[in-house]
Amino acid sequence: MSVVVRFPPSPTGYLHIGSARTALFNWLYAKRMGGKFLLRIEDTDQARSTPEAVAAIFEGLKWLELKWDNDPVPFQMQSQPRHAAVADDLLRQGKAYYCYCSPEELEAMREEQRARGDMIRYDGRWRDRDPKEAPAGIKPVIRLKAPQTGATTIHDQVMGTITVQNSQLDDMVLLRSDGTPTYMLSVVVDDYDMGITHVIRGDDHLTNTFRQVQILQAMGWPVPVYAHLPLILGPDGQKLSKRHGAPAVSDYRDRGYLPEAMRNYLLRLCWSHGDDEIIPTTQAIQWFDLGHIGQSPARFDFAKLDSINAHYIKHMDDAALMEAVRPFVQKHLARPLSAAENEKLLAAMPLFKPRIKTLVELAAATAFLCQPPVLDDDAKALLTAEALGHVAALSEQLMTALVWDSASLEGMFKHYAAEKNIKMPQFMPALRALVCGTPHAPSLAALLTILGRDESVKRLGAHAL
RNA sequence: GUCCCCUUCGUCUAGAGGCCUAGGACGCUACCCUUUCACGGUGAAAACACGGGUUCGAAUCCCGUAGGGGACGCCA
Repeated sequence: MSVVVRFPPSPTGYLHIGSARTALFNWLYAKRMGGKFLLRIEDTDQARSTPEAVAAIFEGLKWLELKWDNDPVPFQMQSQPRHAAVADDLLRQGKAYYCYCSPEELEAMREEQRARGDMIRYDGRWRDRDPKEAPAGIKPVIRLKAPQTGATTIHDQVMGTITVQNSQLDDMVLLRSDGTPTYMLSVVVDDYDMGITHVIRGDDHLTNTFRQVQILQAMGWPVPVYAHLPLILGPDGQKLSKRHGAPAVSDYRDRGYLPEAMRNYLLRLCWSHGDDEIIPTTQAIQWFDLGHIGQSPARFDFAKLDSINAHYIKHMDDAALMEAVRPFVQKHLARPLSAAENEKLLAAMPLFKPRIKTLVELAAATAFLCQPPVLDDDAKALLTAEALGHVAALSEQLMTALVWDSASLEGMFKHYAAEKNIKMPQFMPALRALVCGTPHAPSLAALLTILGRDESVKRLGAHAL
């Protein structure tokens, strides 16, 4: 049997990073097994669903390069009639019933249960009652006539075999009084209709699973394989939220993380392959399995994400990296890049890519190649009278240098130091400060080569008085 | 409150009864390299939540305690 998995987000906001991890695991499993990865928009909560949120889901998945295999993507609202038909079917079979409780009546019931310290659950008061006794003016809901004795067991691929006594579960609502299906009904029906074989989702759905299995059993449908992933927590161990700064997938894109690095980091949260840390996606597809998913929640660690991102940037092809960083540079400069600037930056990629962690940092670190540097305080502090004297002397030499390449310039600096019988640190930091605007930069000779003679001399001359 | 799940260095994790003097990675830290900052290299510190069992032997199996998380909606 071929594997079919799905990712069913509800469009009520941004695409959460935890959801993205769930999407990734589903996608990897489909790839690994040669199966299908289906997307479905769960928009049955019409009050909270928005087109913007739908767009954010598509965008987020595209950015992460997780392609879904079904286009057009189904929206759950479209199959509402089908869901209602299933509820009716259960009603006819005597496996479901009308409940005429008003919301107020239910609230009163729960309040009483709370007061007594009982379990909070629907007590089945309409389960065996004659619908003829229905009060006027109340539109009923349809509830599942769930088994009251025995137990329901699931064999979760991550959490193991779990059993819950049916007495713990109540008769859940299948169809609301306005005729729309609840989440419990619609997931089960849609998963069945789409031929889903494996349900891989967040741990927060674990207890829902027992209810869903009861619906499946009532309909006589096969139970899919379940795998519940532990949640991703914030750095403080609490639920990951806006408080932690970056709950949305788009936040990571904007902060200059690479999609491949995100996939690698997210993969290593709750999943492992021995001691391997750097796992490119092509490799992950060959290794991924349900058996090595951990059972405990993981905290999000930005420092580790940074280090993985740095690794992928360092090993990225220069041209591809230039493409990736261009929007960030343009944003930093607040203007488009000229062809000449593009060339300069491309040439600078090998110099900068081992030293930064994100595309945002890369853009900031290379901006001085495209505009005159503004000297920061650390840079200014290096401009002592003595150092500036050397700068003036070197400026002269640079103007008349016969060859303008990295090795020659390097030689010139060394020769100058030897000639004057001084150390490189006595003048190099000042040169660097004037050219780059900061004391921290790659090899100066290489930078001057990229910058060109005119611009280099101009920057030195402007201050070397 | 009830039910369910979880618990190895600060963090992510390896670990399927003897290979564990508990390994790796990030972070932290010391040193080396060095024209600065990085990169890189070599080291250091750092964990089996606690208490009982089972066993010749337990991080690994069982029970309890504590802590954390999740679920208890006509939300998904």
